Amino acid sequence: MRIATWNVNSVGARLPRLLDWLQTREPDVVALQETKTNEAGFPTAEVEALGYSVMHVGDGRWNGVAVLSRVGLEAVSRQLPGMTEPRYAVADCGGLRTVSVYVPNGRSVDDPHYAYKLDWFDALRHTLDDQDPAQPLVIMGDFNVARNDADVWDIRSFAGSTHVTPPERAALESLIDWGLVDVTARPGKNDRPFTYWDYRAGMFHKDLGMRIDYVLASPSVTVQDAYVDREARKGTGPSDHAPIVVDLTLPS
DNA sequence: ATGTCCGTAACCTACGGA
Repeated sequence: MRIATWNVNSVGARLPRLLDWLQTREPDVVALQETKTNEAGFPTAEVEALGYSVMHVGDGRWNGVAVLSRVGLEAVSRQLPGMTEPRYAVADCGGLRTVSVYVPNGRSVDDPHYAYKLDWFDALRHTLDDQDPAQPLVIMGDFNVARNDADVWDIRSFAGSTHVTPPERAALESLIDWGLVDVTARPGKNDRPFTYWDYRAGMFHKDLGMRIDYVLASPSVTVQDAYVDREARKGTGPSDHAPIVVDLTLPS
């Protein structure tokens, strides 16, 4: 099974590239984030025409997540308990419980949105309280946290910034500590498996990026291969995030 | 290293958010 996660930064603006990418990469299950549209605005017909079932939640503004699957899709949850924003969608896809998450950005450490981000993480962690560790599960998406100093281009540039603070990292770590594996992408042309580069200042071309998107997999998922699809960040009209593509096998 | 891009609301440009 091939799975992928991608923050598309508007599924409307990204539609031609998304459809091309689905056809060339042929993932079985896809988690999308930051669709920036509502139910009516999601390009369901275009995606279904490529053989995918679609689950999407969004209110049309700065959030929205989806799960696409061509190996069956049964919706499990559309809302993270206690949180109203559409940043969480869960579906069972061909034996794999698939969670698409778009963790709040946090904005700045003195902003209420930062506390909201930590609360959101806490709520996400609590969903694992009832989770069977033996069930094949992936939680993937934009976590808006760089797990280690090496996951940003220069940690000195992040003094006082969100995405690298100990509380944020502890929140991400608590998910992993439950028993999930941080699926590591193989090195590409560059050693650092960044998934996000700011649009500004030629950051992508200088490879000044951040690893803030993750695939977290439960132990019964066997990973065959994983890579950051940098090609999707190149050319005309890319998202500011690149997808992570993972080939895996599930227990029979 | 705040230099771009996105959607919105309202217009032919400014703004919030990332």
